[in-house]
Amino acid sequence: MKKITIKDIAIESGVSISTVSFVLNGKGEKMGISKAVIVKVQDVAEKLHYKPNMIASSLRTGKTRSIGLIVEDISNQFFSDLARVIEDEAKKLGYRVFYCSTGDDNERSAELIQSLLQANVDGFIITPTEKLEKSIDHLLKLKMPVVLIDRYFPNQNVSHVVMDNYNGAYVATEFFIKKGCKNIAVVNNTSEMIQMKLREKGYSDAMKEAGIYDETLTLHLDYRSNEESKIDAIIDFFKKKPGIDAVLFLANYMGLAGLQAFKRMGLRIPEDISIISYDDHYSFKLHSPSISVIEQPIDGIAVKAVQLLMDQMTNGNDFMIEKVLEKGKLIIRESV
Amino acid sequence: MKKITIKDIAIESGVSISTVSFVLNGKGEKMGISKAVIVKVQDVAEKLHYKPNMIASSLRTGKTRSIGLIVEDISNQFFSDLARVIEDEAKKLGYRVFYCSTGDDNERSAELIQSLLQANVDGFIITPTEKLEKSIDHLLKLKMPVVLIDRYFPNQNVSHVVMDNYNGAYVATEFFIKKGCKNIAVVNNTSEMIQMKLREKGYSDAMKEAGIYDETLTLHLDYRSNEESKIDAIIDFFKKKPGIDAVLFLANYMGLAGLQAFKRMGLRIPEDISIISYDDHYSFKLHSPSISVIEQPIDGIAVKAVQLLMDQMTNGNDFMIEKVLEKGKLIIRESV
DNA sequence: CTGAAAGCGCTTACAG
DNA sequence: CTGAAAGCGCTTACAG
Repeated sequence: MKKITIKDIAIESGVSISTVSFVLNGKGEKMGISKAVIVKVQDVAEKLHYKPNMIASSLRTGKTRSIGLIVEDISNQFFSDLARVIEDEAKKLGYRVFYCSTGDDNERSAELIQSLLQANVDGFIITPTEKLEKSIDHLLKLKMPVVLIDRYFPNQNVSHVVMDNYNGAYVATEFFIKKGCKNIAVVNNTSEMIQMKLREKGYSDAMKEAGIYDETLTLHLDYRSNEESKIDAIIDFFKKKPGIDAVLFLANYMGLAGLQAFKRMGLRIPEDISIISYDDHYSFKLHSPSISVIEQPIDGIAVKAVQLLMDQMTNGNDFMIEKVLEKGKLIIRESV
Repeated sequence: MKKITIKDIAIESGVSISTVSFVLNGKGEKMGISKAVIVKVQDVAEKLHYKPNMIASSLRTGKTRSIGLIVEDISNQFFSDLARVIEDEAKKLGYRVFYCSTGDDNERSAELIQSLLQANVDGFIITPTEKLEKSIDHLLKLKMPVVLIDRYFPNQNVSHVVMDNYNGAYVATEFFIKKGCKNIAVVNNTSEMIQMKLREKGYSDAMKEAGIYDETLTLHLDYRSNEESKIDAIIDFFKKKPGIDAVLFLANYMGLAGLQAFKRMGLRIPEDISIISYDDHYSFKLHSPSISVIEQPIDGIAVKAVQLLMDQMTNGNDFMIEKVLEKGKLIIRESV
């Protein structure tokens, strides 16, 4: 069960290994190799069950046909859905995807970039952490293809694909207001990242326009705290603010913590409190009552990100920086 | 920003590349290289920020320090948890993990094995599909290190690590009986795989011992059907059998479908029906009432599987076939 | 104690 | 139209 190499095919077909390589890479015609030889070589390759050794080819070309995908947390359904679509898209184009989670840890993120760099990935798709701007700059300096998703740095000139975070929160808040909610709270995390800031701004602008903005209705949860601490913080907050009749959660893990908090407090949804959360999740559909969400345009983001990355990888330096905004979608269920 | 190679280090340190290679691979002492040279080489490597090129080293050694992990469905929390622990364990030992999902599709599984083989992984951890026995045999013939998890083929001599499926279902059924349930149903899928058969046998043996086994209380769901069809099938079944007072779901996705079915039917848990499901899931904890489960010994399975695989990878043919059974744990919540 | 050299399996510029 | 040869960056058996 010896490994078949192009050398074996060359010997069997009675041609040189160069000819075999050209034929197998589809460059036969371009190199003016005769039809007969092309067919012969292909037949022999098939007969011997030849499988190209990607490692050897990578060593020679410096390309691995792989892309590195860095997300915040692959066990969060939003990111795992994103990863799945990206992987499918990449596979269509003959690329493999390596994925890893940052856990929102800057140091870990920088390390992951290093190790993917060392694995010789051909390009990066990254959901950056707060202080990753410098590491991204480093990639740009190396002329590495990079596309950011979900978030970006306003002052850095890199292609990115994100949802329209401002709009999603604005529309959801507006929906609460139309339904007659008066004391609408928002639960955000302590991150300084642009996507969270924009979501919060979408909320506060909608509230201000309705003339009912109250800054004490905003709760910021520490991202790094565990779920129990988040639940406790939410319970604390809502006990101090009994008048709240609606709440917008700016990410699914906060919404999930919120549901547990309300369960413990005995609050009924939507009678006592209305809920909308960012990012859909299986538990939101299953919950009684089911929870309304702002669904991310996951397919749109994934497909566009891969496309932009491919442009960079194939066109070398000759590509444009593109900044793409995909619209989210408010899905109304029973929680409002 | 040129790539640093061992050649650069050799020149800078004034020694040969062989010496550099020995030192960097920790074989300096063994090869009798002087302390002074070792230190010198290490310093230079550090100074130049040398990063070994894994591709070149793989081509030469035939090893990639990577393992292929094939699971049924990485978006199922049981498998993603398993994957995370396996990845952590492997990383500790300097191994990378490539993972992929079979979707319980035999052909796809066989393809995945082929493509991982082509990626030159050093070993496999696999949750096999029904007809994968031959592909596994093929790996064994190639002397590829293989460990199966979650399930196995009774007549095939391969190391595997699985939970004690029989015991988990037996204990859960016994628990229902002790609680006074009389008409206890079980929901399984149509798979012929050993782990599902054993779970069902655990249930039926417990029922028989209590003298209350009734074969019409068993429902088999088509694995390949989508969630809606599963929900419909469950509703159908329970409408025809109104006397059922408890149900054991033999995998989390069936339990989740069951919860949606009962929600639509207006059945109250546990007043109208008691529930226990295999495999814990976030939604089971969040659900009102929270759902009792048979938790898989995920850490135990993952750690043991990696350990067995490492034994095979390092000891060549000199390893033992090990068949390991890890006990699950019945977690009582509010649904019984 | 250390170095020169072969070779892993490919790709591709060059020669004819 | 096709082949001989260099080289990607390593590892390691061999020689001294």
